Amino acid sequence: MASARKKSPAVRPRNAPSARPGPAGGTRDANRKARTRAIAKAALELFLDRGVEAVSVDDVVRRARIAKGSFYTYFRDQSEVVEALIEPVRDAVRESLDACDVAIREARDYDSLLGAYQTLGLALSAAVLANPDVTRLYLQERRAPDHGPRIPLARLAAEIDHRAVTLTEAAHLHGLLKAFDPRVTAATVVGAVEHLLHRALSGSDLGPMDAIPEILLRLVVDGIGVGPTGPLRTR
Amino acid sequence: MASARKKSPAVRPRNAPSARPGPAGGTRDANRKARTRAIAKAALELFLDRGVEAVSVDDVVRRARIAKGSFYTYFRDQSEVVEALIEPVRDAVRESLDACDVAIREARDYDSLLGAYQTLGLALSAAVLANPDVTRLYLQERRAPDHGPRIPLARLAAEIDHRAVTLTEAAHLHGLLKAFDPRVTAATVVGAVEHLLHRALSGSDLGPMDAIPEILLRLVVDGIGVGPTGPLRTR
DNA sequence: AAATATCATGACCGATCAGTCATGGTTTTG
DNA sequence: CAAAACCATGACTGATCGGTCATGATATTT
Repeated sequence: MASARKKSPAVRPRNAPSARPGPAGGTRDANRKARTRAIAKAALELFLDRGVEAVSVDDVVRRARIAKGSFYTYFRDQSEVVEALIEPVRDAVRESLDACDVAIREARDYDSLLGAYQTLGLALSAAVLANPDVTRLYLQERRAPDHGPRIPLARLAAEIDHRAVTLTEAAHLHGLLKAFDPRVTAATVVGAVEHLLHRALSGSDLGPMDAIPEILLRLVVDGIGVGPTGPLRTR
Repeated sequence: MASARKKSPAVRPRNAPSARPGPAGGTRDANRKARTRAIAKAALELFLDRGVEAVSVDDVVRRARIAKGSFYTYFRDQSEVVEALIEPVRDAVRESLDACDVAIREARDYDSLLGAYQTLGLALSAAVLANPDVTRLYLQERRAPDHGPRIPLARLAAEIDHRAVTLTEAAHLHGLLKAFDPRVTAATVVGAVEHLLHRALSGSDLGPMDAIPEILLRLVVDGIGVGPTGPLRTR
């Protein structure tokens, strides 16, 4: 009940004992989709409310109003539910980052670089807004040790941290940023953006929502030195 | 064994059935302290390795090599261990923030403000360096839902977020910062600092450690507009 | 040294855990 | 419509959970 209105997460059934019957519009197929979604939805709500590690399979099936055996028809264990939940968002994020990588690698001036960042920001915003609850889950569990059912989340966090460094290094090579260590710059920006996002998605009042991107952009631009005044402006 | 060399956490026994015998130098007193420290040490290591929610009391007593009953002699439950672990750090952080609050409230020019921030930075650094593992625990569990044994950590995180806003508002009132919403500015800075710190404490290579504070200071100063050029410089 | 208070210990309890499986109902296939 | 494949169900198992408690050992007090 704590969770607000939301789309059912987009997840798919997993096993195929020997080709499933009535693939397309069949009753079976519809039921499978419905159950998978019910499990994912119940799990996501519980994860957000108590944290992944505190949720048992019994909790999930109780909330989803299905039998325990059915859970194991669709998922091997809790970690596979987590995996299924984040998959679509992770894919979208990867594509956005790949595209930004290319754009930055090709950038030769300030405008191209800023454009690449803006495009990335837009693509990531779209992915986040399409899946706010999954994003909240990621932000909540982001620093989990990689043990147990939270392994997929920890791995995604590591991937994002790493890609952020790569991205910053690329911009750095062009001499478009201040001469700070890209690893530090990247961690700073990721930390700032994610914390802001987490608070916004968790219902903290941060003032007018539409002002946030602008403020954030200004902070980053002034802070790390993307700007027409050029890199290395040492005051 | 995952955890590096470290001080035993400073924690104290809790109950006092009717005044403890031989308070000062007694054998009893020494045993009590030793056991309490053993429990806290074992728990902290496990918490960092697997996450608080994934650690059972049995895990803790097995690692601390004590009987289960002894655990309950010193702690009511897991959440009290968490509470005991973070208490000293929380107290230090509170004092530093209180002092900074006063300093900022009294600041009337740029130098006083920057000095207040520098003093705060130093005090917090000292607290962190004195308790790196507890700090890692806080950063790791910072966004936990406030259910179960992680409640003290979630509350501390909320307190820090709130105090950061208060601090920023005070500086803001003096017109010493850019005209951004203090709630956004505060969340940005907290997010950046904490993420950087988490990565540093978790063993990520961020380049020369002693360069980080300088970079961070520059990012914050340029980003949020603390500086002799004055507030509201709208480019 | 005897009496007393404190304390460590691990067996024990009922609840809950993850995961399995025999049963019976339902959909698809031929 | 009959045979076959699929699948929902919830009882069941053995392990583990948080928490308690009777027992015996140890330190303190008198």
